[in-house]
Amino acid sequence: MVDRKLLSKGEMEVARALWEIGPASVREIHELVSQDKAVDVTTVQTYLRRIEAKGYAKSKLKGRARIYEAKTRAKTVIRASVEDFVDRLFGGDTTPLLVHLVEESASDPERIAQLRELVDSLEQKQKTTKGDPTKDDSTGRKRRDKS
Amino acid sequence: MVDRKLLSKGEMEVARALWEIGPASVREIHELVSQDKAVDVTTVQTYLRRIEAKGYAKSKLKGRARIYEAKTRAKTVIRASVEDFVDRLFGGDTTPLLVHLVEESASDPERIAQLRELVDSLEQKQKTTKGDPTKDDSTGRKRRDKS
DNA sequence: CTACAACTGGTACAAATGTACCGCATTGAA
DNA sequence: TTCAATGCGGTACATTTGTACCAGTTGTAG
Repeated sequence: MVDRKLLSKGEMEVARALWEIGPASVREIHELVSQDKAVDVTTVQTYLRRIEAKGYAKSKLKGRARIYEAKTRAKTVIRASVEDFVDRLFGGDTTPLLVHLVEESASDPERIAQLRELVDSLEQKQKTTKGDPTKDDSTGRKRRDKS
Repeated sequence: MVDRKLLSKGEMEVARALWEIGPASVREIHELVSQDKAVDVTTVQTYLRRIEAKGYAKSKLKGRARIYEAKTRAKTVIRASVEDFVDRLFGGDTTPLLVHLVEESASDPERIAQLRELVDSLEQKQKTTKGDPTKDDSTGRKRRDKS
């Protein structure tokens, strides 16, 4: 199931917490999420159920508490989300987003430096390595197609 | 109303078409959108109505046809969307997204070059100009707050 | 003058989302 | 043993979103 349904915004926030703390109970996850925004614990529970239903997490009862655990790496989910986002907003071309982000940090010298560093290391890697080391399914992103 | 409700995914696609062709009738916009995905003209109409309701477009009857026109620049909407997206996915820090995007293009030399160019020009601008010329409300992005 | 084609505005409606209450079981404490 | 706290599963429900049908109006070709 590579193509499961994407996580919604709210689900995503809970998923982030899940990735952050690793296997945890609803309560623990709720505590983490709560640091950012007030939300009922049962709401978090619902999100966790939906996240699991969508196949991004699994859970098992450990004693009386149900422990949730991410099933998909953040990276993978993020890639899919970004791709979807870019599709909607820029018709699939990531360039505008990249440019946008870079421009946003235009006024922050530190950021620019950081960026330069990133690009540098990329060029480096490009020179030394052939196949990119991120393995996984790095499709070069082609074009929309999921109706 | 700086803080109007964000556009949904579907609305966004229609909005993009609207920005692209400028003031146009439902039919024209529909034609453009249709190039990318099959959707009924009335669906597009509904989206346009909702986009207008959310304050991102205005329309006026011109003869028997209603002409829709964007009221907000793409840039502004994009900024808000990206911000929201980054909030959800990375807790407000754009760095991970930037890194992600850059890494995604790691295997594409052209892209890297392009990126380098971008960074270069940025450094340049940074050296010469003081206040960034994008004016508008370039908030440094603080934190969520729209419940 | 008439039939059609082009448009509009109203309305519909299922699915997804955001958010949460409630009752029941378990368990530690009194 | 009884009670309160804790956690779960079920269920609810208003909105938002995606998608579209339909009926009414009007310009236009005959």
